[in-house]
Amino acid sequence: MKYKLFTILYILKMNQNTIFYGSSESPFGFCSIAFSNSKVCSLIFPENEEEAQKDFRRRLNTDKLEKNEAEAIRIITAIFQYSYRPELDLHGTPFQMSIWEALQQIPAGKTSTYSEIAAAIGRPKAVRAVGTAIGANPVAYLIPCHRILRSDGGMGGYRWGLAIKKKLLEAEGVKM
DNA sequence: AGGACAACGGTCT
DNA sequence: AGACCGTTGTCCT
Repeated sequence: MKYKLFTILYILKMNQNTIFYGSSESPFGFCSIAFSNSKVCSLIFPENEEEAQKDFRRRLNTDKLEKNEAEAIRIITAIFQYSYRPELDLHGTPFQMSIWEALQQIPAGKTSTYSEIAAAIGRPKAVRAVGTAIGANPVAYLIPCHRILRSDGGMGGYRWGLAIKKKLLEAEGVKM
């Protein structure tokens, strides 16, 4: 009986594996990532580490968050210097998942629009909601939400500031 | 070209 | 139920 209880607690603890995080400079500014079992849960461009921690805690809905700066720097460097594509660990509503999926189909250097994405997932009228779902993209850069522009040619928004969006697009040779 | 505005749909509180 | 939004098409000046 006692044994059973401990097994269950152990399994629960293992099931909620801890998420590690850390930050480093990147070609596009200060960058933080959260990862678990070598899968990347989130990549963001916050102001500082404190904002990163808050964002991760809320977004990933966990209190098991531990700093691992060395590994974070290693992953960030690999991503930006050697275009390493880590596996992603994504969680979202079906609507969000389908949109994040669609975003990943857009090759570097190409752009799309909020309404095109809406059409692509079969909800042509959900344009506004597509905007918010794109804004909720947990993995910036790797899931290229920066490649989405307004249909009138405008920049649209960017969760981490338009300056970074612009930088990302310029680096891909997109002209605006 | 650019501003105001209503309609839209998913998500959060 | 209501408010919030990384939008868009339309109707103006």
